[in-house]
Amino acid sequence: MRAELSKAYDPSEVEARLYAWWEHRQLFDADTTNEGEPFAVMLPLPNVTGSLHLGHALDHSIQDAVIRRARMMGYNALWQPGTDHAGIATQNVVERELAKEGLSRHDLGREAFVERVWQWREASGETILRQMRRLGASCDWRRSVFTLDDHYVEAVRLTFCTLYEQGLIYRGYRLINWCPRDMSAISDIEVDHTEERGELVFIRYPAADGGDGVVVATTRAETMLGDTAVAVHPDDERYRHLVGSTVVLPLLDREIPVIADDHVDPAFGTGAVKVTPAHDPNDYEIGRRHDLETIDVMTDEARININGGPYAGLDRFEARERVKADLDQRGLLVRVEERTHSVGHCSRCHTVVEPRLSDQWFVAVRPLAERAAQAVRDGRTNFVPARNAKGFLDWLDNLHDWCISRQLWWGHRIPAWYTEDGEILVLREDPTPEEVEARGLRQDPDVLDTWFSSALWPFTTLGWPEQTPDLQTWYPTSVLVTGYDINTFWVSRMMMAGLHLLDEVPFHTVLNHGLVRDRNGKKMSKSFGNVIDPLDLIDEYGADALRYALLRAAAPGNDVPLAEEWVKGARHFANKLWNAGRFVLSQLPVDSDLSVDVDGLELQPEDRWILSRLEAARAAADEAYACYDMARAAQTLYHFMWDEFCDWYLELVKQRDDTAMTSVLVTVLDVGLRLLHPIMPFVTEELWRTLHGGGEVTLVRAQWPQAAPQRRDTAAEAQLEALIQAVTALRRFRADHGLQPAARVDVLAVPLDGRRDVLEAGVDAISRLTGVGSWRFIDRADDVDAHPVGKVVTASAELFVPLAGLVDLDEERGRLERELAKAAAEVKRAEAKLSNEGFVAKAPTDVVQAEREKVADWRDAIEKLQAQLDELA
RNA sequence: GGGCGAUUAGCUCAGGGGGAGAGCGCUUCCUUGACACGGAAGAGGCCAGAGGUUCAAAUCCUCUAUCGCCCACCA
Repeated sequence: MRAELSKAYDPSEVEARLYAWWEHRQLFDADTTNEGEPFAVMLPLPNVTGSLHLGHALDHSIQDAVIRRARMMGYNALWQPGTDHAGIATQNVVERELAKEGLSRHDLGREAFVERVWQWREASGETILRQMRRLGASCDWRRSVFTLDDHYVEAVRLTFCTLYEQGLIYRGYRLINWCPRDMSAISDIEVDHTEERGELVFIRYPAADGGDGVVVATTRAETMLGDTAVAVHPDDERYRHLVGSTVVLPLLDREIPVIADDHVDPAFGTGAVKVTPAHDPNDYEIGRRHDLETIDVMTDEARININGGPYAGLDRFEARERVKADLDQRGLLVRVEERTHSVGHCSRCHTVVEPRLSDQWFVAVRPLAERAAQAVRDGRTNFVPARNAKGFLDWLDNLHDWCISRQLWWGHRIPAWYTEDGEILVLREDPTPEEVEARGLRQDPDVLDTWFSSALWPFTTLGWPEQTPDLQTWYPTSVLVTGYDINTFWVSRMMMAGLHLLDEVPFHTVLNHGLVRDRNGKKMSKSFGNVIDPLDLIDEYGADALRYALLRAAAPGNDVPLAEEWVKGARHFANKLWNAGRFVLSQLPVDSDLSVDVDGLELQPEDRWILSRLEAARAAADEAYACYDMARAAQTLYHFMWDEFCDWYLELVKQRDDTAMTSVLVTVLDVGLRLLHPIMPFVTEELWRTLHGGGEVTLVRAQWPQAAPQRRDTAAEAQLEALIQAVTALRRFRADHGLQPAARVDVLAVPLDGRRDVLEAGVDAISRLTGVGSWRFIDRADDVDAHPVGKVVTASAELFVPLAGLVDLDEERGRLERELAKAAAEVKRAEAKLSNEGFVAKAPTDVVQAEREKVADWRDAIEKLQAQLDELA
């Protein structure tokens, strides 16, 4: 027995029940012993601090569609979930919690603070994974991994040690990006640059011998405190006489040399530049080339330090103003120009970043980046869309060494110890207390960049460094789905780590999607107030509706605009499917046999038509899925199910009651639900299970529809198009004449060649769909015996409708005249084309022939319309 | 400064060398037995601009404009 379905689809009840059932049945669990080719998708590990936002909802909807289809296709499909400890982000969250209690992490001390973060994670850390279930995500939850799990920590440590031993990780005193609020180094890509208004300050540095010296220009006047040279271009005639001489650094009265360096642009500012090797990347390079002294003038908090003399203790921006004022007072501030320039901000907290010399750990990325780039160039890893590979390669080709140490407490501790005499020991195993005691060892206090550990995600989740069956089965993984904004942060690092450590790419395909934006294409952000919570949308419209609304716009690489009413529209589609399902179920005899082979039955033209259209939709949707074009798959299936199946086929067969019809209904619904399941898992599963009698059956592991080319039937498609045109034309006739719904029209039909059969077969349906009172076939237009008469010309027939008592004859004349004008315009257009000698000579013959036929057809139509008009006159 | 993308119906977007498409919105009509979360019929676009290639350009090429995004050591 099949269950009764409610009149309207109720997502909340269905979703909660089905998800619990799926999980209970362990339908998402992947096992190496399962049959099928391995297929793996790694969830882009969400931050443990995160809660589900629309960006996740898009990302997860795409992945779920990919993995569900793979599962149905018989792959041994694994979707690996987990969370990232997310160093700075999580530490900040817990520090804010502490601040409410009036405490800082320093009040607790390192050990207690880290313990506190763990407690926080236990309590509220993985909400996002729970929220993913609301969306229908079919991850193998048993396998969930956290990047600070013991095993993961060991893998990270092994990686660090290996790279160190290979000379690919080193400790260096270098210029890095320093965030004075987070009090940590950050890597280049964690710095966001914004254009800001600022000042270009011109300062005179007098010559040591009492001469005028030079004027330099700077946007950061306070950095002059750390200047150790002035540089000019070697070919600059204006300054050639000064090269090698000495000028006096104002305010601190330090003598510094004037040097010549190619880097200086003579056209910028005065053509002379102050050189601060400790606080500017360019100056740092100049300093290295000329062996200049480096003077760090700032503290960790970005205040001026002791090297800044009288300015020590001032915040850098206060110092900037004071320096300018003091220079002005001494007559050394030549002028100040307004200027917009690019300022780097910490991507995490937006504090202005300070370039600063510091002892940090670095990865020598060159050899790693080359392998990653080569893998993309070889096609071992492909980007979808392909254009995204270019930016990725450009970035890899110009990569600087990666600063991986962070001055934080939450994260993977760097396994390095320092002896009292400064020797560095990088150890695979912690030293014993005795060793620590004996050599006075002190562990490096820093932790690793979060991305260093997430670089290992595709294989450490599978058991690496052990050669586990999981690793052997699913590595390399299949598709990595992520926003293009993460390609540099994460994708590149996984590529480098995977190729270096396992000698294989971590994934064959990188599927990029865009950002979710609001209806106006604006980025969603709290400050704009246009953020929508996906859970609210799910509550209101259902998970399937949200998924459909996101995926129908998710062409690879493109941003996805979303507005609430679009989700609402998607809910209508879910409801449409639901009711189509209800209708099909209502037509089935109780306990009917669903295994009837529809292709072996005696089928009506509309049956062959819808099966042909089904096969066309299947092929198109499947191809779209295969290219990861979820938007095209979604829209193809929407149109098939709604416009063709519901609007035409269901309407056409309502009066029928035969096995062919019920079998076709079941077949189309069954296949349609399978095809839509990756996009709308809940409503499809509920209907499909009901259709198949419930119990243990599930669409989650049902077979993906196979190609059925024998169902393509162009003759049936042409026939049904003719019928549809007849219906549409009669409906339009009624609308044009403002006929009441109850008014019946009588039809005299002259079928065109080869169309009589389909019209005869469809008379009942046409009549029902267009309010026909009586229908009679006649052989020739001359046989029409009722006058005046209106005529409807279609591709399958000329239909005559006696007008007496039905319509206003003046209006009918007007209508005919409009149609005549339209037909004349068509003839004119086609004839113009045909009168072009080039067209006739060079265009393909079938194109020319088609154009000639159009002219003939429209001429014919004009003739007949004119006859009509004459009759009414 | 370099790169990439976009510019098509009121809005958001597909399409792509031979008669302009979808969803939503809008207009009119319809509570017809799956669905008013529905049905039917419509209105609405010189496909950003200028050149070029072609028998034929919304579509290919070049340039321009505007917008967006990435990258860059723009003192």
